[in-house]
Amino acid sequence: MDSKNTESISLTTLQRLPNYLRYLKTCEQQGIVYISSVMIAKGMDLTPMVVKKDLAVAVITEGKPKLGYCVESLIYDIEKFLGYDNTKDAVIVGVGKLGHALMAYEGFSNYGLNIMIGFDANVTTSEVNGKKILPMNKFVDLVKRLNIHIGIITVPKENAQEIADLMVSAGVRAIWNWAPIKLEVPNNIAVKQEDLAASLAVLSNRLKELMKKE
Amino acid sequence: MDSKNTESISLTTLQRLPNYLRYLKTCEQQGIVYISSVMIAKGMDLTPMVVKKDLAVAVITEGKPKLGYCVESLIYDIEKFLGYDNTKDAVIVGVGKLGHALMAYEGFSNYGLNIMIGFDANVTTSEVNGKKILPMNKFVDLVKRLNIHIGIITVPKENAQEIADLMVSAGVRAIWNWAPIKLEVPNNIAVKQEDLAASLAVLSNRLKELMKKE
DNA sequence: TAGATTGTTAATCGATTAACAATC
DNA sequence: TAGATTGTTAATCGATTAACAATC
Repeated sequence: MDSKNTESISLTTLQRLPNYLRYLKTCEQQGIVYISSVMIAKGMDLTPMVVKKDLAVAVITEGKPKLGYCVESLIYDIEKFLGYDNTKDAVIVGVGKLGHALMAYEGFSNYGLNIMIGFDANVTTSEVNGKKILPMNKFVDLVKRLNIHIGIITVPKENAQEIADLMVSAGVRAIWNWAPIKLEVPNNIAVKQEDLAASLAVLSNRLKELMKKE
Repeated sequence: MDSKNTESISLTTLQRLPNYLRYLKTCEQQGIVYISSVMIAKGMDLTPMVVKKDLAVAVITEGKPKLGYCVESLIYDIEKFLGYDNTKDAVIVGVGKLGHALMAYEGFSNYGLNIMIGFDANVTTSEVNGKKILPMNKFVDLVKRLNIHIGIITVPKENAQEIADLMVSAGVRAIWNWAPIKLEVPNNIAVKQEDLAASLAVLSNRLKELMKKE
Protein backbone atom coordinates (compact mmCIF):
# COMPACT_ATOMS: atom_id res chain seq x y z
CA MET A 1 0.00 0.00 0.00
CA ASP A 2 2.26 2.73 1.30
CA SER A 3 4.82 2.43 -1.43
CA LYS A 4 6.59 5.32 0.29
CA ASN A 5 8.39 4.95 3.61
CA THR A 6 9.22 1.35 2.78
CA GLU A 7 12.82 2.19 3.39
CA SER A 8 13.07 4.05 6.64
CA ILE A 9 13.18 7.81 6.68
CA SER A 10 16.36 9.58 7.70
CA LEU A 11 16.64 10.68 11.30
CA THR A 12 17.33 14.31 10.42
CA THR A 13 14.27 14.54 8.20
CA LEU A 14 12.12 12.88 10.82
CA GLN A 15 13.18 15.36 13.47
CA ARG A 16 12.41 18.28 11.22
CA LEU A 17 8.88 17.15 10.43
CA PRO A 18 7.23 18.45 13.61
CA ASN A 19 8.80 21.83 12.89
CA TYR A 20 7.33 21.92 9.41
CA LEU A 21 3.98 21.21 10.94
CA ARG A 22 4.34 24.01 13.44
CA TYR A 23 5.38 26.46 10.76
CA LEU A 24 2.73 25.41 8.26
CA LYS A 25 0.02 25.85 10.85
CA THR A 26 1.04 29.43 11.44
CA CYS A 27 0.93 29.92 7.67
CA GLU A 28 -2.52 28.41 7.51
CA GLN A 29 -3.73 30.76 10.21
CA GLN A 30 -2.47 33.68 8.17
CA GLY A 31 -4.65 32.52 5.33
CA ILE A 32 -1.82 31.25 3.13
CA VAL A 33 -3.15 28.56 0.79
CA TYR A 34 -0.11 27.68 -1.32
CA ILE A 35 3.50 27.90 -0.23
CA SER A 36 6.78 27.32 -2.03
CA SER A 37 9.82 25.49 -0.71
CA VAL A 38 11.65 28.82 -0.84
CA MET A 39 9.15 30.40 1.54
CA ILE A 40 9.18 27.48 3.93
CA ALA A 41 12.97 27.49 3.92
CA LYS A 42 13.04 31.19 4.70
CA GLY A 43 10.60 30.80 7.56
CA MET A 44 12.45 27.90 9.09
CA ASP A 45 16.12 28.68 8.48
CA LEU A 46 16.65 25.84 6.02
CA THR A 47 17.52 25.67 2.36
CA PRO A 48 14.83 25.09 -0.28
CA MET A 49 16.56 21.86 -1.26
CA VAL A 50 16.23 20.40 2.21
CA VAL A 51 12.58 21.32 2.24
CA LYS A 52 11.91 19.69 -1.12
CA LYS A 53 13.80 16.54 -0.18
CA ASP A 54 12.07 16.25 3.18
CA LEU A 55 8.63 16.75 1.72
CA ALA A 56 9.37 14.29 -1.06
CA VAL A 57 9.80 11.46 1.43
CA ALA A 58 7.13 12.36 4.00
CA VAL A 59 4.29 13.63 1.93
CA ILE A 60 1.95 12.48 -0.85
CA THR A 61 0.96 16.00 -1.85
CA GLU A 62 2.73 17.14 -4.99
CA GLY A 63 3.83 20.71 -5.44
CA LYS A 64 2.72 22.64 -8.49
CA PRO A 65 5.49 24.40 -10.41
CA LYS A 66 5.28 28.15 -9.97
CA LEU A 67 2.61 27.77 -7.26
CA GLY A 68 4.11 25.60 -4.56
CA TYR A 69 2.46 23.16 -2.19
CA CYS A 70 -1.06 23.28 -0.80
CA VAL A 71 -0.61 24.14 2.87
CA GLU A 72 -3.64 22.25 4.03
CA SER A 73 -2.58 19.06 2.27
CA LEU A 74 0.95 19.31 3.64
CA ILE A 75 -0.40 19.61 7.17
CA TYR A 76 -2.68 16.66 6.62
CA ASP A 77 0.08 14.49 5.16
CA ILE A 78 2.67 15.30 7.79
CA GLU A 79 0.24 14.72 10.64
CA LYS A 80 -0.61 11.42 9.08
CA PHE A 81 3.03 10.50 8.62
CA LEU A 82 3.84 11.33 12.22
CA GLY A 83 0.80 9.46 13.44
CA TYR A 84 -0.72 12.53 15.04
CA ASP A 85 -4.07 11.52 13.64
CA ASN A 86 -4.50 8.65 16.06
CA THR A 87 -3.45 9.60 19.54
CA LYS A 88 -1.32 7.08 21.41
CA ASP A 89 -1.73 6.44 25.11
CA ALA A 90 1.25 6.44 27.42
CA VAL A 91 2.06 6.01 31.08
CA ILE A 92 4.70 7.79 33.08
CA VAL A 93 6.63 6.39 36.02
CA GLY A 94 8.13 8.78 38.50
CA VAL A 95 5.89 11.71 39.35
CA GLY A 96 8.50 13.96 40.88
CA LYS A 97 8.86 17.50 39.66
CA LEU A 98 9.83 16.54 36.14
CA GLY A 99 7.24 13.80 35.78
CA HIS A 100 4.68 16.20 37.14
CA ALA A 101 5.66 18.79 34.56
CA LEU A 102 5.38 16.30 31.69
CA MET A 103 2.01 15.04 32.92
CA ALA A 104 0.69 18.57 33.14
CA TYR A 105 2.03 19.68 29.77
CA GLU A 106 -0.91 20.28 27.46
CA GLY A 107 1.22 20.43 24.34
CA PHE A 108 1.63 16.66 23.94
CA SER A 109 -1.93 16.36 22.69
CA ASN A 110 -0.72 18.24 19.60
CA TYR A 111 1.88 15.53 19.10
CA GLY A 112 -0.57 12.65 19.29
CA LEU A 113 0.52 11.65 22.77
CA ASN A 114 -1.78 11.19 25.72
CA ILE A 115 -0.17 10.54 29.07
CA MET A 116 -2.99 8.65 30.70
CA ILE A 117 -1.77 7.70 34.14
CA GLY A 118 1.17 8.41 36.37
CA PHE A 119 2.80 5.87 38.67
CA ASP A 120 5.05 6.51 41.61
CA ALA A 121 6.58 4.53 44.46
CA ASN A 122 5.36 7.17 46.90
CA VAL A 123 2.04 8.58 45.86
CA THR A 124 1.62 12.01 47.43
CA THR A 125 -1.01 13.52 45.19
CA SER A 126 -3.85 11.54 43.73
CA GLU A 127 -4.24 13.51 40.52
CA VAL A 128 -2.47 15.84 38.10
CA ASN A 129 -4.65 17.65 35.62
CA GLY A 130 -7.40 15.12 36.13
CA LYS A 131 -4.98 12.23 35.53
CA LYS A 132 -4.67 9.62 38.25
CA ILE A 133 -1.45 8.87 40.05
CA LEU A 134 -1.23 5.31 41.26
CA PRO A 135 1.17 3.19 43.29
CA MET A 136 3.56 0.83 41.48
CA ASN A 137 1.75 -2.35 42.50
CA LYS A 138 -1.02 -1.48 40.06
CA PHE A 139 1.40 -0.92 37.20
CA VAL A 140 1.74 -4.20 35.32
CA ASP A 141 -1.91 -5.18 35.51
CA LEU A 142 -3.20 -1.84 34.43
CA VAL A 143 -0.75 -1.29 31.59
CA LYS A 144 -1.51 -4.76 30.28
CA ARG A 145 -5.23 -4.29 30.61
CA LEU A 146 -5.23 -0.92 28.88
CA ASN A 147 -2.84 -2.22 26.24
CA ILE A 148 -0.50 0.72 26.58
CA HIS A 149 2.64 0.64 24.44
CA ILE A 150 4.49 3.79 25.44
CA GLY A 151 6.22 4.35 28.76
CA ILE A 152 7.97 7.45 30.03
CA ILE A 153 10.63 7.11 32.72
CA THR A 154 11.25 10.06 35.03
CA VAL A 155 12.60 8.28 38.10
CA PRO A 156 16.07 8.77 39.59
CA LYS A 157 18.75 6.99 37.56
CA GLU A 158 19.23 4.36 40.26
CA ASN A 159 15.74 2.99 39.59
CA ALA A 160 15.47 3.54 35.86
CA GLN A 161 16.60 0.08 34.77
CA GLU A 162 14.19 -1.79 37.01
CA ILE A 163 11.34 0.40 35.80
CA ALA A 164 12.33 -0.31 32.22
CA ASP A 165 12.27 -4.05 32.96
CA LEU A 166 8.86 -3.67 34.53
CA MET A 167 7.59 -1.76 31.52
CA VAL A 168 8.83 -4.41 29.13
CA SER A 169 7.16 -7.10 31.21
CA ALA A 170 3.91 -5.17 31.03
CA GLY A 171 3.98 -5.00 27.23
CA VAL A 172 5.41 -1.54 26.73
CA ARG A 173 7.18 -1.37 23.36
CA ALA A 174 8.58 2.15 23.36
CA ILE A 175 10.33 3.91 26.22
CA TRP A 176 11.09 7.60 26.52
CA ASN A 177 13.85 7.70 29.10
CA TRP A 178 14.67 10.90 30.96
CA ALA A 179 17.03 9.28 33.46
CA PRO A 180 20.69 9.80 32.56
CA ILE A 181 21.50 6.14 32.10
CA LYS A 182 21.63 3.77 29.15
CA LEU A 183 18.85 1.23 29.45
CA GLU A 184 19.34 -2.43 28.59
CA VAL A 185 16.26 -3.70 26.78
CA PRO A 186 15.43 -6.48 24.31
CA ASN A 187 16.04 -5.38 20.74
CA ASN A 188 12.37 -5.37 19.88
CA ILE A 189 11.85 -2.46 22.24
CA ALA A 190 12.41 1.13 21.14
CA VAL A 191 14.18 3.50 23.49
CA LYS A 192 14.57 7.24 23.07
CA GLN A 193 17.08 8.71 25.44
CA GLU A 194 16.45 12.30 26.47
CA ASP A 195 19.97 13.53 26.94
CA LEU A 196 20.19 16.87 28.69
CA ALA A 197 23.93 16.55 29.18
CA ALA A 198 24.35 16.32 25.41
CA SER A 199 22.19 19.41 24.89
CA LEU A 200 24.23 21.32 27.40
CA ALA A 201 27.47 20.17 25.83
CA VAL A 202 26.34 21.55 22.49
CA LEU A 203 25.21 24.85 23.98
CA SER A 204 28.29 25.46 26.05
CA ASN A 205 30.57 24.52 23.18
CA ARG A 206 28.88 27.11 20.99
CA LEU A 207 29.18 29.64 23.76
CA LYS A 208 32.87 28.91 24.04
CA GLU A 209 33.31 29.38 20.28
CA LEU A 210 31.50 32.71 20.44
CA MET A 211 33.58 33.95 23.33
CA LYS A 212 36.76 32.97 21.52
CA LYS A 213 35.92 35.26 18.61
CA GLU A 214 35.96 38.39 20.75
CA MET B 1 48.43 26.61 22.90
CA ASP B 2 45.53 24.29 22.37
CA SER B 3 46.66 23.09 18.99
CA LYS B 4 43.66 20.78 19.11
CA ASN B 5 40.07 21.96 18.76
CA THR B 6 41.16 24.75 16.45
CA GLU B 7 38.72 23.46 13.91
CA SER B 8 35.40 22.85 15.62
CA ILE B 9 34.48 19.40 16.83
CA SER B 10 31.72 17.45 15.11
CA LEU B 11 28.28 17.65 16.65
CA THR B 12 27.91 13.91 17.00
CA THR B 13 31.22 13.55 18.82
CA LEU B 14 30.36 16.44 21.10
CA GLN B 15 27.06 14.89 22.09
CA ARG B 16 28.72 11.59 22.89
CA LEU B 17 31.33 13.11 25.19
CA PRO B 18 29.11 13.38 28.29
CA ASN B 19 28.26 9.71 27.86
CA TYR B 20 31.91 8.72 27.78
CA LEU B 21 32.35 10.63 30.98
CA ARG B 22 29.45 8.87 32.63
CA TYR B 23 30.70 5.47 31.56
CA LEU B 24 34.33 6.12 32.47
CA LYS B 25 33.32 7.22 35.94
CA THR B 26 31.56 3.93 36.55
CA CYS B 27 34.72 2.18 35.36
CA GLU B 28 36.83 4.26 37.72
CA GLN B 29 34.59 3.32 40.61
CA GLN B 30 35.10 -0.33 39.77
CA GLY B 31 38.81 0.22 40.09
CA ILE B 32 39.62 -0.03 36.39
CA VAL B 33 42.81 1.87 35.67
CA TYR B 34 43.36 1.29 31.96
CA ILE B 35 40.65 0.70 29.39
CA SER B 36 40.74 -0.10 25.68
CA SER B 37 38.57 1.38 22.96
CA VAL B 38 37.08 -2.08 22.53
CA MET B 39 35.90 -2.15 26.14
CA ILE B 40 34.47 1.35 26.01
CA ALA B 41 32.67 0.53 22.78
CA LYS B 42 31.18 -2.59 24.31
CA GLY B 43 30.00 -0.70 27.37
CA MET B 44 28.43 2.08 25.37
CA ASP B 45 27.03 0.37 22.28
CA LEU B 46 29.47 1.98 19.90
CA THR B 47 32.24 0.66 17.65
CA PRO B 48 35.88 0.83 18.74
CA MET B 49 36.61 3.07 15.74
CA VAL B 50 34.11 5.69 16.85
CA VAL B 51 35.64 5.64 20.31
CA LYS B 52 39.17 6.08 19.00
CA LYS B 53 38.15 8.89 16.66
CA ASP B 54 36.17 10.69 19.33
CA LEU B 55 38.95 10.46 21.87
CA ALA B 56 41.49 11.58 19.29
CA VAL B 57 39.77 14.95 18.92
CA ALA B 58 38.67 15.60 22.50
CA VAL B 59 41.52 14.30 24.56
CA ILE B 60 45.24 14.89 25.06
CA THR B 61 45.79 11.53 26.75
CA GLU B 62 47.38 9.02 24.43
CA GLY B 63 46.49 5.38 24.54
CA LYS B 64 49.18 2.78 24.98
CA PRO B 65 49.14 -0.09 22.50
CA LYS B 66 48.06 -3.31 24.18
CA LEU B 67 47.08 -1.45 27.36
CA GLY B 68 44.54 1.16 26.37
CA TYR B 69 43.83 4.58 27.85
CA CYS B 70 44.31 5.69 31.43
CA VAL B 71 40.78 6.09 32.77
CA GLU B 72 41.64 8.90 35.14
CA SER B 73 43.33 10.96 32.43
CA LEU B 74 40.42 10.45 30.07
CA ILE B 75 38.00 11.71 32.68
CA TYR B 76 40.19 14.68 33.39
CA ASP B 77 40.57 15.57 29.71
CA ILE B 78 36.92 15.20 28.81
CA GLU B 79 35.78 17.25 31.78
CA LYS B 80 38.22 19.90 30.74
CA PHE B 81 37.07 19.78 27.15
CA LEU B 82 33.43 20.12 28.15
CA GLY B 83 34.25 22.90 30.56
CA TYR B 84 32.95 21.00 33.56
CA ASP B 85 35.97 22.14 35.52
CA ASN B 86 34.74 25.70 35.81
CA THR B 87 31.06 25.83 36.60
CA LYS B 88 29.00 28.33 34.65
CA ASP B 89 26.18 30.30 36.22
CA ALA B 90 22.79 30.47 34.57
CA VAL B 91 19.38 31.97 35.15
CA ILE B 92 16.04 30.49 34.31
CA VAL B 93 12.91 32.38 33.32
CA GLY B 94 9.55 30.75 33.85
CA VAL B 95 9.27 28.87 37.10
CA GLY B 96 6.23 26.81 36.27
CA LYS B 97 6.34 23.05 36.71
CA LEU B 98 9.09 22.49 34.17
CA GLY B 99 11.22 25.41 35.29
CA HIS B 100 10.76 24.25 38.84
CA ALA B 101 11.95 20.78 37.91
CA LEU B 102 15.04 22.09 36.17
CA MET B 103 15.88 24.39 39.07
CA ALA B 104 15.56 21.55 41.51
CA TYR B 105 17.55 19.06 39.45
CA GLU B 106 20.80 18.33 41.26
CA GLY B 107 22.40 16.65 38.28
CA PHE B 108 23.36 19.84 36.47
CA SER B 109 26.19 20.44 38.90
CA ASN B 110 27.84 17.40 37.33
CA TYR B 111 27.61 19.13 33.98
CA GLY B 112 29.25 22.34 35.11
CA LEU B 113 25.97 24.24 35.20
CA ASN B 114 24.66 26.20 38.16
CA ILE B 115 21.16 27.62 37.86
CA MET B 116 21.55 30.51 40.25
CA ILE B 117 18.23 32.33 40.20
CA GLY B 118 14.77 31.85 38.81
CA PHE B 119 12.59 34.61 37.43
CA ASP B 120 8.87 34.59 36.89
CA ALA B 121 6.15 37.06 35.99
CA ASN B 122 4.07 35.79 38.91
CA VAL B 123 6.23 34.83 41.83
CA THR B 124 4.33 32.36 43.98
CA THR B 125 7.19 30.75 45.88
CA SER B 126 10.20 32.65 47.05
CA GLU B 127 12.70 29.82 46.83
CA VAL B 128 13.41 26.45 45.18
CA ASN B 129 16.19 24.40 46.71
CA GLY B 130 17.62 27.48 48.35
CA LYS B 131 17.61 29.39 45.07
CA LYS B 132 15.70 32.65 44.94
CA ILE B 133 12.79 33.27 42.64
CA LEU B 134 12.42 36.90 41.67
CA PRO B 135 10.00 39.03 39.66
CA MET B 136 10.92 40.04 36.12
CA ASN B 137 11.61 43.68 36.93
CA LYS B 138 14.81 42.63 38.66
CA PHE B 139 15.97 40.59 35.68
CA VAL B 140 18.11 42.84 33.51
CA ASP B 141 19.89 44.59 36.35
CA LEU B 142 20.72 41.44 38.20
CA VAL B 143 21.85 39.43 35.20
CA LYS B 144 24.08 42.28 34.13
CA ARG B 145 25.47 42.76 37.60
CA LEU B 146 26.22 39.08 38.11
CA ASN B 147 27.61 38.84 34.58
CA ILE B 148 25.58 35.77 33.74
CA HIS B 149 25.93 34.41 30.22
CA ILE B 150 23.51 31.50 30.12
CA GLY B 151 19.73 31.79 30.13
CA ILE B 152 17.14 29.02 30.22
CA ILE B 153 13.66 29.70 28.89
CA THR B 154 10.75 27.70 30.27
CA VAL B 155 7.89 30.11 29.70
CA PRO B 156 4.85 29.45 27.49
CA LYS B 157 5.68 29.79 23.81
CA GLU B 158 3.73 33.04 23.52
CA ASN B 159 6.26 34.80 25.75
CA ALA B 160 9.45 33.03 24.73
CA GLN B 161 10.58 35.56 22.13
CA GLU B 162 10.23 38.57 24.40
CA ILE B 163 12.15 36.76 27.13
CA ALA B 164 14.87 35.93 24.64
CA ASP B 165 15.08 39.61 23.68
CA LEU B 166 15.29 40.55 27.32
CA MET B 167 18.05 38.04 27.90
CA VAL B 168 20.05 39.35 25.00
CA SER B 169 19.66 42.90 26.27
CA ALA B 170 20.96 41.75 29.66
CA GLY B 171 24.10 40.27 28.19
CA VAL B 172 23.12 36.60 27.97
CA ARG B 173 25.10 34.90 25.22
CA ALA B 174 23.69 31.37 25.24
CA ILE B 175 20.03 30.41 25.48
CA TRP B 176 18.62 26.97 26.23
CA ASN B 177 15.08 27.20 24.93
CA TRP B 178 12.40 24.77 26.07
CA ALA B 179 9.50 26.62 24.47
CA PRO B 180 8.41 25.04 21.18
CA ILE B 181 9.21 28.05 19.04
CA LYS B 182 12.16 29.15 16.94
CA LEU B 183 13.77 32.17 18.54
CA GLU B 184 15.08 35.10 16.53
CA VAL B 185 18.35 36.28 18.01
CA PRO B 186 21.45 38.13 16.77
CA ASN B 187 23.98 35.76 15.25
CA ASN B 188 26.46 36.22 18.06
CA ILE B 189 24.06 34.51 20.43
CA ALA B 190 23.97 30.72 20.77
CA VAL B 191 20.60 28.99 21.00
CA LYS B 192 19.97 25.36 21.82
CA GLN B 193 16.43 24.33 21.10
CA GLU B 194 15.07 21.54 23.29
CA ASP B 195 12.73 19.82 20.91
CA LEU B 196 10.41 17.33 22.58
CA ALA B 197 8.27 17.00 19.48
CA ALA B 198 11.32 15.80 17.57
CA SER B 199 12.14 13.26 20.27
CA LEU B 200 8.62 11.96 20.20
CA ALA B 201 8.66 11.77 16.42
CA VAL B 202 11.75 9.58 16.57
CA LEU B 203 10.32 7.34 19.26
CA SER B 204 6.95 6.84 17.67
CA ASN B 205 8.51 6.22 14.27
CA ARG B 206 10.64 3.44 15.76
CA LEU B 207 7.58 2.04 17.47
CA LYS B 208 5.73 2.01 14.17
CA GLU B 209 8.64 0.18 12.50
CA LEU B 210 8.66 -2.41 15.27
CA MET B 211 4.94 -3.00 15.07
CA LYS B 212 5.17 -3.41 11.32
CA LYS B 213 7.56 -6.33 11.71
CA GLU B 214 5.05 -8.43 13.58
C1' DT C 1 59.21 -12.44 20.52
C1' DA C 2 54.17 -12.60 19.56
C1' DG C 3 50.03 -10.41 19.72
C1' DA C 4 46.78 -7.01 21.10
C1' DT C 5 45.78 -2.32 20.62
C1' DT C 6 46.74 2.34 19.15
C1' DG C 7 46.65 5.99 15.66
C1' DT C 8 46.44 7.13 10.89
C1' DT C 9 45.30 6.77 6.18
C1' DA C 10 41.99 5.15 2.66
C1' DA C 11 37.23 3.52 1.40
C1' DT C 12 32.43 3.66 2.11
C1' DC C 13 28.18 5.46 3.18
C1' DG C 14 24.60 8.84 3.74
C1' DA C 15 23.04 13.45 3.85
C1' DT C 16 23.32 17.95 1.99
C1' DT C 17 24.01 20.86 -1.91
C1' DA C 18 24.18 21.96 -6.80
C1' DA C 19 22.46 21.57 -11.51
C1' DC C 20 18.86 21.25 -14.66
C1' DA C 21 15.05 19.43 -17.39
C1' DA C 22 9.98 19.34 -16.90
C1' DT C 23 5.88 22.03 -16.18
C1' DC C 24 2.33 25.02 -14.78
C1' DT D 1 4.93 32.90 -23.96
C1' DA D 2 8.23 33.75 -20.14
C1' DG D 3 9.62 32.69 -15.82
C1' DA D 4 9.30 30.73 -11.33
C1' DT D 5 9.17 26.49 -9.03
C1' DT D 6 8.95 21.54 -8.81
C1' DG D 7 11.20 17.00 -8.83
C1' DT D 8 15.14 14.35 -10.10
C1' DT D 9 19.78 13.27 -11.09
C1' DA D 10 24.70 14.28 -10.21
C1' DA D 11 28.39 16.34 -7.21
C1' DT D 12 30.06 17.49 -2.80
C1' DC D 13 30.80 17.14 1.85
C1' DG D 14 31.31 15.00 6.31
C1' DA D 15 30.98 11.16 9.27
C1' DT D 16 31.45 6.33 9.86
C1' DT D 17 33.81 2.16 8.77
C1' DA D 18 37.67 -0.59 7.11
C1' DA D 19 42.57 -1.49 6.60
C1' DC D 20 47.04 -1.57 8.33
C1' DA D 21 51.59 -0.04 9.87
C1' DA D 22 53.63 1.32 14.33
C1' DT D 23 54.39 -0.03 19.04
C1' DC D 24 54.24 -1.51 23.66
